[in-house]
Amino acid sequence: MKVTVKSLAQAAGVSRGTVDRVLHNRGAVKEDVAKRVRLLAKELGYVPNRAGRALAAYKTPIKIGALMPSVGNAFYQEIIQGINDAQREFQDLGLEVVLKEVEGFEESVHLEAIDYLLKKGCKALCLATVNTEKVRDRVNELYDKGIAVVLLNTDIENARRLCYVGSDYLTAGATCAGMLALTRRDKLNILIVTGSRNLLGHNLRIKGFEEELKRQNINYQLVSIVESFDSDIRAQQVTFQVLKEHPEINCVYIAGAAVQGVGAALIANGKKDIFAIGFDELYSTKQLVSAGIIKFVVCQQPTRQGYHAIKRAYQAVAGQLSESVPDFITDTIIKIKANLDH
Amino acid sequence: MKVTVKSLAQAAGVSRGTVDRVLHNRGAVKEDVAKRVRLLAKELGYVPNRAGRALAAYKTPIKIGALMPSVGNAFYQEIIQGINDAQREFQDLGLEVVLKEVEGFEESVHLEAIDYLLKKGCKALCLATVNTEKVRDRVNELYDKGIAVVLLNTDIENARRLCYVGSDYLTAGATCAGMLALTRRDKLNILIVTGSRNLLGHNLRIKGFEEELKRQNINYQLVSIVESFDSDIRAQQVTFQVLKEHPEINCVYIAGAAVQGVGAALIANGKKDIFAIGFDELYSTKQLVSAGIIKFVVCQQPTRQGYHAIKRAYQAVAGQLSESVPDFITDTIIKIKANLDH
DNA sequence: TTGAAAGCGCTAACAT
DNA sequence: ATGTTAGCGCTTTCAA
Repeated sequence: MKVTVKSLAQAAGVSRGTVDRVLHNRGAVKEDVAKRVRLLAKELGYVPNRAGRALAAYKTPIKIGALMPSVGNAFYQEIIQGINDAQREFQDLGLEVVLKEVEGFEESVHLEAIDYLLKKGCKALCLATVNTEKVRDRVNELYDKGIAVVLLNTDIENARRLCYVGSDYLTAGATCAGMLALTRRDKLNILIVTGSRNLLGHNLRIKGFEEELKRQNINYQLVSIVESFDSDIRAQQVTFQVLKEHPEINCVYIAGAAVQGVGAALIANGKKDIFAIGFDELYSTKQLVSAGIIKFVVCQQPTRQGYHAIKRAYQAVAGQLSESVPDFITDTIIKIKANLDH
Repeated sequence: MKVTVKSLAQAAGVSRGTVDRVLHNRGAVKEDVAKRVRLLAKELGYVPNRAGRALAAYKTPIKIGALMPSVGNAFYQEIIQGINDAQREFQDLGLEVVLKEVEGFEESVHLEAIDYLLKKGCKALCLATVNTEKVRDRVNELYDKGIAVVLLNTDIENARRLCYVGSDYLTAGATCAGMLALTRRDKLNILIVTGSRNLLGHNLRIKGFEEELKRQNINYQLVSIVESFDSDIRAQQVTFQVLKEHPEINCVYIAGAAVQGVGAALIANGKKDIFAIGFDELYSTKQLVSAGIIKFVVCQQPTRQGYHAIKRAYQAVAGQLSESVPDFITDTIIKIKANLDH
């Protein structure tokens, strides 16, 4: 038998309004009445009906805020694509998305953006933000206030949140190493080009990579690690320089963005037998894989990430979610020339 | 401005009841009135609201039928998992799924199952069925009757349908060849173990495989093709036999199911340097990849297939879909030891 | 052939 | 502090 607000009210001997107040902590209800309703709701297994909810709250939409450091960054456009998909799908269920795009990873900019979203009246937030102490504190604070926070694409260590939606960077790194194990028998002299040593995701990709190399007993040497700060120009310069200084390098592992810059350096360098690996299926990386400059990229389904982050946040606000929400980890997808999307 | 049945009715100068009758071809409406309403609906861009629809039709659920040849076949269980996910998600929007599980791929059994689903009152069908003439005719007939038909996991050539939801078998085959190109330099003597030469998917996997081998100028020879009929026992026997007769074989391409049987033959054979490739991430194939008997499997996200097939069918019945619905092609995912799910 | 009205589950505004 | 009511968009039934 289906449990509705009406039947719950009947069972508890109160009105529907009171049930609503109890279930959503709005308005004042005597504690013992509230307790009785809550108990009954749990016992009878009450689950709110989205259709009814959506219809009733049609003119007070569920506002969900999203923070993206997407300005001038093609990768985040893919996530935004997924956010838009979710918005379209759930709009007739009362969803409204407020998207705040910022440039870069500066802490103060991100904190300001969060404030902006809250001021806009968002009931839940999807954040692709930085792993710093102040941001973590802010997130914890929001969480304690009852605002559902979904961390998107990059997690924050030890933050209280609804869930994380994104890739498993450790596995992604390990997968690159596993592919090397499958394809190469000779000794590997590796250059790592990372985005920034301060970015959690990049570091995990390196950690997973090295762990798997060791686990599989690969004969390798780490020649150098350089930072590109996700700038293509810098990546090209620094990569070109190191390749010249170390002609023994036969493998380049690009842990961050700026794949295109590294590709340019590889082309300029001209050596044919360098095995290069990178991440993410952007226009530029697809070109490089197609041309054989990079042998494969490991991808993380950014569009699905955006879509599911919004969906989770919506479900949380709509009361569809149970106590503990598992993280949503996207697949670690190896793209070689043959299975690249066109 | 949002277009509702009410506003449409107002604009057309008729009652809401009449608009409903026109939009759903129920009851009789004078042709010129009907035409006016239809035109206006298109002009104003009317899209039915799921929430309202669900609420009103609460006791007449949208029944969607699913046909799965899943009896005794672990792979289809994954698809069913996705079907259940969709059912759970859309149940409070009025969805009800009728699942018909059958054994094997016999045409008459499948035709009977389709009849069963229709008799149950299904408004739309998701079919994982066989590519035969009679089934195609039946599907075409249903489609013309206005029943939304989603072909799931395997397409039917030249059938009229809402859309296909499943993997791109050609790309999947090509991906296996691409991985060989990446990993092997020596001459390949290949044994192909297919499920059945009558199954479209298996044939496409072989076609894509060979095309890509040629495209990449791989030095290879096709030693033999054998059929397992997706039986592990038969697969083991026939594979073991061929491997003994052809000790030069150094690559086994398993295009169908029965991966476990082939794995057993490889273990029994004992030769260490055979490079084996298969499809799909089942318990048995994961074991084989973990153990290194199979180097990788190419996967097709069966759970997503089940989920999206139901979702599409639901959306079609709920009137959310526009004229032409694109196919939903799942990713072609290479799973090596490092990115295998645990 | 068409119109009018009730009601699905929920929330917000109003009334007590 | 609690109850009552109207109405969201749609379908269905009853009435005309």
